[in-house]
Amino acid sequence: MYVTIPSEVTPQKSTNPITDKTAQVCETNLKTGAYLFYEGDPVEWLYQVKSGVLRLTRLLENGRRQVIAFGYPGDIVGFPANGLHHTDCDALSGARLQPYRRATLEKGDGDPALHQALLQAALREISAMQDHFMMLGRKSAIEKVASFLCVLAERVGQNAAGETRIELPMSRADIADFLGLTTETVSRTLTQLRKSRIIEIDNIHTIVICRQTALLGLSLGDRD
Amino acid sequence: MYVTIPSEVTPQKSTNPITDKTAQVCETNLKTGAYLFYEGDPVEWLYQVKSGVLRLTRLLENGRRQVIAFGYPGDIVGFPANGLHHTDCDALSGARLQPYRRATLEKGDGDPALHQALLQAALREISAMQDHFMMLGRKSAIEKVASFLCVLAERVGQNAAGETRIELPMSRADIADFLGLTTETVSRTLTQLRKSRIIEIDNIHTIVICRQTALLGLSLGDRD
DNA sequence: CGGGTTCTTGACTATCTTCAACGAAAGTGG
DNA sequence: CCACTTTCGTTGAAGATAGTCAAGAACCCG
Repeated sequence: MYVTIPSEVTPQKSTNPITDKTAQVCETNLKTGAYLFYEGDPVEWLYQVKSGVLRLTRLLENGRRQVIAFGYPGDIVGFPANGLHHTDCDALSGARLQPYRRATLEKGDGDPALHQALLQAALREISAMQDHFMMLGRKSAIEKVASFLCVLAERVGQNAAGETRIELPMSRADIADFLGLTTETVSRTLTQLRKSRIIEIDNIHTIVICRQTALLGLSLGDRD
Repeated sequence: MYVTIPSEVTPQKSTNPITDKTAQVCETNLKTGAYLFYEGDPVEWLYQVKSGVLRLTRLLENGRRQVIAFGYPGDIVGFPANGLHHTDCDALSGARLQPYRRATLEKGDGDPALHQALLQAALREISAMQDHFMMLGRKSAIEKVASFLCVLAERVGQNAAGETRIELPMSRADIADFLGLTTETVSRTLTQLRKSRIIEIDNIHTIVICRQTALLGLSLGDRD
């Protein structure tokens, strides 16, 4: 999942239900904290997240880290580049995964429809990443955090009584490394949103969005 | 072209010579400043840059701009997402382009080898963009500018007498919007590199790298 | 319950942006 | 071809935003 520019125009549910016709053989399970693959591993499988949340990360030699993406249900992870994985991937919460052979993407072996679907997923990935460029390069801390919450709300928010509740299985450090901030700034920004009565912090990993419109405004750069 | 983390390990020349066997019919020419496509246009063709430099940009409603990538010879631009272009694309200098039908990428019509090549290009694109995330999210101004110059030097630098000369067909504003900085910061950073005798600014659009190793060090975050 | 981690908050600092001015380069029209 | 205009690049000063360092609070896990 990338943080795209949230908009009222709900984009096509990215929970693209890849050919359910395909026999759902071998589903894979991944426990919290377990790694699915590491940077540099040869790619054998791609995975569609069925449940749970994955984390894709990359390390810079000096210890700096970038969270490349979070893998939410519907997302496909593990696209190869020159046959290799180029991120680490582990589970933030226990996950069920549907594996697809790398050859299905690259050669179209056997299942042309699935080949199609995986290819389209890769192309959508490119577009989503471009959105994230805007985020990293051109948004302020509050815009980043507001965008992040908006996108999560749209994708996995639970609506109730005009409020949207979202679970954050990742740490503040993960959010920071995803948005190009520090944990302190993420924390302060959330506090600021809480004090403006735009969100409530139910517990560290549960946030309630009280004023979605205000949050959307902030994410787009309207002055407070 | 994305600014990846430069390294001594020369990555496989990304000037991937897509099947020269393919009859090089209809090459397209694009004059300086002319647009190849706009965001939202339906995609009919992908293009491989043969010569010249393209600029891919995206606009945020409030006028903020992100340069998504520069298209250098060897690069392929125009990958569709849901059939549409998601950036504007124009030429920074007169360019020759080899067009490929969108269907060749998406359906493999006619030429399976070409389908393969385009698919692999898309996958490499994903990886390159992930590198750029590190850049935008986790690097300081000087690291960004140094990385940018290093990558350009490696890809299109002209070596002579231990010095590398690079042409910058783009404006300072373009560089800034690519790196997530302001024009002033780019300008100041270049001046700083010049005063440290790491580069010379021959003229506004020509830079000579005098101390490549020092520049590489800066790009990786070594303290001056 | 206790120890370690994660999160929050504060004070201070650095980096980068903003605003402004000026010079250089490039485009335009006589 | 030259004067004029406009754009682009550089530089300075001031300010804002986010980072760093440090301490305490909340949370988690055995």
